[in-house]
Amino acid sequence: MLTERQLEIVLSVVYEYIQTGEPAGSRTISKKYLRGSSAATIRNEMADLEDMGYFYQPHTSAGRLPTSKAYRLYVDSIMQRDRPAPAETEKWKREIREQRQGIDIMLSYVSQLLGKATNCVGVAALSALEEVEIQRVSFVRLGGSTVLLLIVLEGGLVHNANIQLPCELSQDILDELGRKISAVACGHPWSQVRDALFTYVLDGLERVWDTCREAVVQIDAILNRRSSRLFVGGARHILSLPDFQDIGKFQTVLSLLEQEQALAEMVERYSIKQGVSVAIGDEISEEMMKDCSLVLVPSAGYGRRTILGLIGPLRMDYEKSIAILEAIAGDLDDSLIN
Amino acid sequence: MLTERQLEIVLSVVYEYIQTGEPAGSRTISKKYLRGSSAATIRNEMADLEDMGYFYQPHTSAGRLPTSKAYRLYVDSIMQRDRPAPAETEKWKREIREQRQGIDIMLSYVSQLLGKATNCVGVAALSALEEVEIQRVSFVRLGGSTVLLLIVLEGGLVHNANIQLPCELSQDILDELGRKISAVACGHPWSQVRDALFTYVLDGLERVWDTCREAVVQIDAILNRRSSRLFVGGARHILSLPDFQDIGKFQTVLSLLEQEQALAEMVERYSIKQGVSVAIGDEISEEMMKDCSLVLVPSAGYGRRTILGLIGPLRMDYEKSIAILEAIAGDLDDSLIN
DNA sequence: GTTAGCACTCTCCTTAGATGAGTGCCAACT
DNA sequence: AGTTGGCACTCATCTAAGGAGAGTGCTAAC
Repeated sequence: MLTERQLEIVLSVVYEYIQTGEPAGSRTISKKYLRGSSAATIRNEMADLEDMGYFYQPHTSAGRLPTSKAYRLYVDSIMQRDRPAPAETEKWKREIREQRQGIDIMLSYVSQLLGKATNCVGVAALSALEEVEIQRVSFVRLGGSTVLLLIVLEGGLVHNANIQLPCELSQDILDELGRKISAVACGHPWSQVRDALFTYVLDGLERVWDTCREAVVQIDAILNRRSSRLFVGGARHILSLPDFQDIGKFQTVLSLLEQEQALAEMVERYSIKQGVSVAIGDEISEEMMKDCSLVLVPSAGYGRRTILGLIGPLRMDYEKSIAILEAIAGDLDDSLIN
Repeated sequence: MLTERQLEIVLSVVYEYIQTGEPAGSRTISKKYLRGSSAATIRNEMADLEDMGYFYQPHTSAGRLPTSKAYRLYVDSIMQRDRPAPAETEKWKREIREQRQGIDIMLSYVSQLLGKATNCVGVAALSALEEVEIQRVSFVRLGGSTVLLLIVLEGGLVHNANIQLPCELSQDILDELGRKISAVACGHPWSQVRDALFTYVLDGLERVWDTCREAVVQIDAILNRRSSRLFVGGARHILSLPDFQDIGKFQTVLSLLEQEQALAEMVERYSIKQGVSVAIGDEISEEMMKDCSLVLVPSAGYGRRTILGLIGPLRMDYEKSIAILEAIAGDLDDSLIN
């Protein structure tokens, strides 16, 4: 549907705009990218391409700006090519390896690193935690009928929540309860043991069956409610970009960044099983992202539940960003397996 | 050293600037605040006050802007007065009470609430955690010699970190170790039991004494390294303020907000034992805060270790902000004691 | 010590003209 | 039919100039 030349023009306009930040005119494209065709020819093609929805003009006498349809073409063409790993890969790997104090600290660090390296907002998410193996469940009495529920997942990710049980239990009974649940759940993801535990009669705890059942209900609630964890880092970097000099645009993005839940859902929705996925501007259902692109890559770390991502301007340097994202995702794999 | 009238002028200029955001001129002050004196008189006084360091002029023919010295006077005068509790207090209390899932969730919510209510950045910090009573210490084997250390503090605040022990221990021995340490530490703050545990010989664990000792060292390291926890919320709000239309200023603040450690130290440094403390612009040693004020109030919740705060522009509405901050700090006290 | 008056300064807004990048279209060329 | 050069036209951006307005500093009189 697009001729070879038209495709070249679209890619050139996107590339030129990403590089310079200025709308690209027919003359520029003719001189810098398609020496064989004159500006007038390019001009005619560009008018056609505008009709086809690849470009738009901020005003009549300006050059063309790419629409998300054009970015899509550009990104797809990039994805075909091989990307050389960035030179800093080894350095990053070393730095990440130093963050050994725990998954959360490491992912928080990674999100910041991503932000710094790409001048975008870095995101690191753990998703579908109900699919991660459970390491231990325990309960700590806080006072009254309030109990702290601790769920340790494989790799040392800790979930905790204060819950209310229908009656007061002593710490001994709570320990017993924790042991029994752990015995069943340990080594399996919650989704597998969930049903078993709901019907499981806890030997020796028949007296407090109601309360035990409530505890299981609460575990389920927590793993469903907060089945992902999200880290965002380096929002300051995109403020330097010309694209976000408009305060309103940045405010929109910042509002989204402050909604952990919405962000986590978005990340999960647009990531794919394997490899890099890119969602561009109005391809994203979140209205707030209409001036941004979202680049995501799952990393093999943490039972394949880690997703790294970038949120940046439409005209981000996709090639560089994707290369960096892939490199850091690779570093993370190694670190988390350890 | 300041005459009654000079004081009035300083306070009027600050007040006027806070309300309008425009530099205040002698005529305005004369007409709106000091009807008894003519503009010319005010003008003379203002020139003196400028020499004394209370005002400065953005340019010769503009009105006067308050320096931090003037804001200081204004804030001090406000602190004398009674502040009526905001009408929303009850509503906030109810909303906070709904966040029962844990301390972290509650404080995160409170920081966002603070931000929304005041149009500043809300901050909620837990400080000096080595002074909070320990509820339980336990260890979970993650694989190899990597162990997850879990410290539960009074009220359900969880610290966790992956640590490396010099040799591999079975989960049973780790449980034993956790039990023994808990037995000593439970009910006391770390600072009190720290020394005892360092010299304590753990009965029945003599074989692995080195490893046990290392575990204690790690607990100490964690409670020292991360002896505070910080939540920041609502940064988006200050973007609407005219004071932060200048992207550079906002970027400076955002950079600071993204440095949890530095922020936590600052909060601890400028908060006082009891009551509201206000640090204004260059009174704060952090260069990045030179265009901001920091308002802090300790709340009685969580063993008096909770500090709530606001980061906003120099010309924030101190009276309103402080009233809101105090009200929400009060709400929190009740909620955390429960 | 206080006040009115006045000259002066400096920002901000508006207007107008010049500049330049880029387009759309037409006629001529291959 | 596709391509090209030429040309009129549009529109944002830049600059300069003039006027309005706010506010000051200073002086002389009260």
